[in-house]
Amino acid sequence: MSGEAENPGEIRPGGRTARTRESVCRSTLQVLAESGYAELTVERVAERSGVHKSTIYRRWGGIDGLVVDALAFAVDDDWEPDLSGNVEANLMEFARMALASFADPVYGPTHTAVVAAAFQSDRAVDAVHRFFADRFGRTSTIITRAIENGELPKNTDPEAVIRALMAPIYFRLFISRQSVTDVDLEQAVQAALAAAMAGVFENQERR
Amino acid sequence: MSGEAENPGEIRPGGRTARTRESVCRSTLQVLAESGYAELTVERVAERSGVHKSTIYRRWGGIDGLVVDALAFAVDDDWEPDLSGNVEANLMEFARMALASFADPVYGPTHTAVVAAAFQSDRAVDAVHRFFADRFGRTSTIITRAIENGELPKNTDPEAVIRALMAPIYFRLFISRQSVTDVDLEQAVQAALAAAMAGVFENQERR
DNA sequence: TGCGTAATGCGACGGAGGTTGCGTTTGTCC
DNA sequence: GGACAAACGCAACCTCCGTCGCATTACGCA
Repeated sequence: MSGEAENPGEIRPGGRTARTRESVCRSTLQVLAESGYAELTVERVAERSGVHKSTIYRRWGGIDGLVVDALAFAVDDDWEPDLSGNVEANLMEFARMALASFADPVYGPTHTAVVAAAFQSDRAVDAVHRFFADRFGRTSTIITRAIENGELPKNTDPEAVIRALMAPIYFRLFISRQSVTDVDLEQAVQAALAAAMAGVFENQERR
Repeated sequence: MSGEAENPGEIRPGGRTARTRESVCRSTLQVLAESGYAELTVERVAERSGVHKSTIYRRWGGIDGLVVDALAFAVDDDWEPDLSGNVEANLMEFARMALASFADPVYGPTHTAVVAAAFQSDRAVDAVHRFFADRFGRTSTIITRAIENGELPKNTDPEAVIRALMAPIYFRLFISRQSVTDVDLEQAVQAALAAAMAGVFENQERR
C-alpha cells in the first residue's frame, strides 16, 4: 500500500513507459477537470487512458500517487513573477494570478486534489511541501526587490510576507469555504504590506 | 447517496434514538482520536458502537454525516473568549487556545476530519460554514471591545481581523503542512493587529 | 538481428463499502 | 394497556477497490 516501483535493478525511461505515463497523467487531469477529486478513481483513469488497472497500481501505488504525478506533469516549470510595478502592484498581480489559477479548469482541480489528498497521504504531503517551497522561492524576488527599493524594512522575511498574503486566500477557498472576491485580494495585499512595513516579518531567527 | 432520513411524518427523539446517537457519536470520536479520518469507516463505527451498519447508513447517510454529527456532538456550546487583557493579549490567548484545541486528542482529529470531509461532501461544507459563523460570532467581542477602548479604528470589521489572525494558522496546519510554533502565533497576532490599526479592515461595504 | 528483462496486459480473486427487503423492537399516543 | 408507526436489527446481495500470478510485449544492449 506504500507503492512506487521498488527501484528495480534497471530502469527503462524509454518510449513505451513515457507514453503510458503521459496517457495516464492526461487522463487523470481530465477526470479531475470534469468530476473533481471525489470522483477520481483508478479504474476510471485506467479505462480512459487505455492503461490497465494493475499497471497503474504498480507504478503509481494508488490515487494519491496519480494526483501527485499529475500535478508534477501539469506544473509550469518556468514561471516568474511580474516585477514591473511597485510592491503593492506586484503582489496584487501575483494574488490575481494565483486566484485565477484555481479557476483554471485543469490546474484548479488538480491543485485542489493535492491539498485534499494531503489529508490522507504522506506522499501528497511531500508534494505539497515541494510545491510551496517552489512557490515561495519564485515569488520571494518580489519582496527582495522591494527591500532593495526601500519599500520594505531590511531583514524582512520574504516567505513570511508571501505566506501572509496567500493564507487568507487559501483559508477562504479550502477551510472556511467562502467565495474570494477582488476586494478580498486587495485586503490581503494591504494587510500583508501593513504588517511587513510595521516590521512584523523582520528576521530574528526565523528559519 | 444524499442521505439523512427522508423527514418522515413523525420524529421520535425518544430514549432509544438518543441512546444510539450517543453511542455512535462517541464511537466516531474514538475512532477519529485513535486512527484519524483516513481510517474512519462506517463498519468500524458500527462494530464499536454496537449499532448496526444499516442503521448508521440510514440515519447518517455515510461517513460525512457521521463526522458532521460527531462535531456537533463534541462541540462546547458555551465558550466565550477571555477579555481580561488588551487586544494583543486577548488575541494571543485566543490563538493559543485555538492551536491547543487542535492538539486535543479528541477535538483535534474531529475538527480536522470536518475540514477534510468538506473536500468531498456538501453537508460537511455546511457544517464548516456553521462552525466558522459561530467562531467568528463569539470572538468578535474581542475586537468590538478593542474598538470601544480606542485600541482599533472605528468601523473595523471584527470578522476580518479574526480571519486574518486564524488564516496563517490554518494555512500552516492544513495547506502548507508546516509546524506551528508559538513564534508563528505571535507573528500572526502582530500582523493582524498591524493591518487592523492601519485601517485595512475598516468597513466599507464588506458584508 | 537476437537475447534478456523490465514493463505492461490480462483475468481472477478476496474483501470492504454500501444498498435493500423484511422481520422485530420500542416510542408515542389514544 | 393496546395499537400504530418509527426506529432498529438482520442477512443477503451487489458493486467496486486493490492484489496477485502468469502470459505477453517491447525496450535496451550486444
